[in-house]
Amino acid sequence: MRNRIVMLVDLDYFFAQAEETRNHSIRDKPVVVCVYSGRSENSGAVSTANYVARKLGVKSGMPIALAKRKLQNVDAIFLPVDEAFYEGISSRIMSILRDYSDRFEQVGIDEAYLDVSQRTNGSYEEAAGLARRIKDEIVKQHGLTCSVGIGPNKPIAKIAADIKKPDGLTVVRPEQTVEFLSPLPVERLIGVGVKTAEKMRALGVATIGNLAKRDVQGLIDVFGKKLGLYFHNASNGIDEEPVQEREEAESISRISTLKENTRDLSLILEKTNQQCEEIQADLENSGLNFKTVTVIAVMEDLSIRSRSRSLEKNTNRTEVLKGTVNGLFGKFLEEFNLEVRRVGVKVSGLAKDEKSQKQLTSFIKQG
DNA sequence: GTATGCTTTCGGC
DNA sequence: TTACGGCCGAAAGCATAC
Repeated sequence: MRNRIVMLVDLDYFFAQAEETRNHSIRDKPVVVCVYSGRSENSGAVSTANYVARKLGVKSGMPIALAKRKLQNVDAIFLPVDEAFYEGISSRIMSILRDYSDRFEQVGIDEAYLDVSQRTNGSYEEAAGLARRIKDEIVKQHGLTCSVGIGPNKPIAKIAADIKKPDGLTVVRPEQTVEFLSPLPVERLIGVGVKTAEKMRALGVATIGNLAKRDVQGLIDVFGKKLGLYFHNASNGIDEEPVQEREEAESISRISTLKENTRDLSLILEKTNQQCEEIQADLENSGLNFKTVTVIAVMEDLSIRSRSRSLEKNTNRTEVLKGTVNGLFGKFLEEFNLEVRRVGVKVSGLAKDEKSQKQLTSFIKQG
């Protein structure tokens, strides 16, 4: 088979840029999009900031009060997140991207992989041209810039897109993959987290190039067959994971901040019951049921704890969800002595209602 | 022994 | 000087199954 060409399109500082498109007058100012928790005026965190704000030290996840401090002497714009607005822009851009691809895979609200092997006849030259047309069209239609990475597979396309931001376009041809990957730290590889990176560092492996030189068997001995093989291949620029539409979400969750820190179970359940009902509505809309229930608590010291329970079989019953959450949180409070700041509920092990019905029916018939 | 699944934590955006 | 979201999938680490 000829060259596979994968493109990763990443919308730049998406929420803040979306805000810029509906109010051009803020473009040259620091723009900070925030999640306000409602506790006090500035309680909450920064979701995204534009590059003007980033240059002044504002980062995603930072407390709003700290961002304000960093921007106290400048004319900065602080805005609350407007997810419905961003979702609308995202879905229109995603359908543009889908039209430009042979195969398409959206990742999150602002990123997508495009397999463009066929329509470019395996030509990186053509792929780069296609990327420019895509960038032009997104600017024309929606006034947004994006950063694009092009490579022979998903990991390389993703890493390439990170090389130049914002408004970047980075092409890594198959014959360049080794020199491209070699100097990069292992953490850039998808699947290498802090712990794995530490393990690798202990083996004297700091860069992807170091990793590529290790023998496969040694990696398999340390990381197991699956991961060992993956590290060996990916570090050598090889990855066969196809670009394909994602299935249904794997989990649905809600988390929110309490008015005050508490250890009062009934106050907690008041909040989690609301969350259960919202999750229930989502489940009904998508015809899904769940296997596992998780409760999440962010303590007063901001440490995060969770407890989960898998049910014997999938269900979509609200009473089961609320009851399980109740039980988990009751036990949880016995285990920890800190006050709780934020609470959340998550369901996972999702399955289609109809499908499980059919399976159940045929199982009963067989029996 | 490896694969798989479950629970908990981590980290990106 | 402190300050602190919401949601997701990935990773880690262990238990159990095969």
